[in-house]
Amino acid sequence: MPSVQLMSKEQHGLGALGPLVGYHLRRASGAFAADFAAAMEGTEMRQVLIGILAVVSGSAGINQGTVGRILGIKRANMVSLINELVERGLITRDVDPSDRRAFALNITAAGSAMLGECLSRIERHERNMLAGFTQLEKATLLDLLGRIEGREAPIA
Amino acid sequence: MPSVQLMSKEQHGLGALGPLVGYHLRRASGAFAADFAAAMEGTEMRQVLIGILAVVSGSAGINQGTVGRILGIKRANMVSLINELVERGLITRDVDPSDRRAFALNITAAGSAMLGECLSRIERHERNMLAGFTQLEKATLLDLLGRIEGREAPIA
DNA sequence: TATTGTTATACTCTATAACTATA
DNA sequence: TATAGTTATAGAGTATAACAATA
Repeated sequence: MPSVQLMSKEQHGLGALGPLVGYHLRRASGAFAADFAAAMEGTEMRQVLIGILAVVSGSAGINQGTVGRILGIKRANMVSLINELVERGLITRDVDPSDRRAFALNITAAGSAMLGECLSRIERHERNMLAGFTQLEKATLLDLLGRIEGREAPIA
Repeated sequence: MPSVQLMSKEQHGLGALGPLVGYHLRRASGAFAADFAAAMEGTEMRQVLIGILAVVSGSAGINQGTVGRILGIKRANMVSLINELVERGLITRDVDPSDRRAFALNITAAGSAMLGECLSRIERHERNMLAGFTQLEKATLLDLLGRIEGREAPIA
């Protein structure tokens, strides 16, 4: 007689998708993204923009390309994102004196305030999405996800 | 002296993003998606198309809208996806005699063959992405992701 | 009146290729 | 020659609103 075992529960109509980690990763990520967007309503901020703001905030004077590499954003796609943040007065972009090809990014006071507001909303959003999770479960999830992220291809 | 404890390890330059589940979910999902796309090279198949094929394969005669609801795809976006699969001869679309507004979908022999080929590639892709994961870890991940998916807003 | 599918449309994210200016 | 940033462009995913046919 089998003891308690882990069953790959066949979900409602998913067929062969049921046991696929990739599929559930996609759906869970989508669910998070939708709730995230709702939580940011009125700020005109999106996931990527907040990501950039957080990285720049943590590393004053960091280069545009470095930010992209950290966040997995391609050089070409960084341009308009940085433009957006500069135009909104949330970061500054100055020629890096030590390498005149590069830009040094810094967060402004308005940017810090915006980041603070967003992080506070994100805190609620994460509590919301992870309701019922123990601290251990959350830490386990972060660990497992971290091990998957490592497989990502390098950014061009 | 503290015993072994779970640290929210500060990753390389991520700043405030480090401890956010949503951020890591996004990155892990992206890593999976990139490897998935590479694994499907030559099949001209994408995640969504395979999802639809898998659902239709598991429920012969299912309606277009029902498939969308199961997979979290909006009605409006289903149209061109179904067109694509019909035009490629992978599924058939016939008026449902019991509800003449609806379409009954069925997988064709070519569709079954394609689905089989894709699932076999996906199996390798998942093994690849989850290398180093124990069965228990994989099952834990599926469980945790499943609990998050539940929070998703209903499809319009 | 509600639902199925459709069309049209728009925004974001992601990707590639070719360019410039510096190194 | 390699790298930082730019421009242009294209594909895919996702969203809303308005419509026709049927229930």
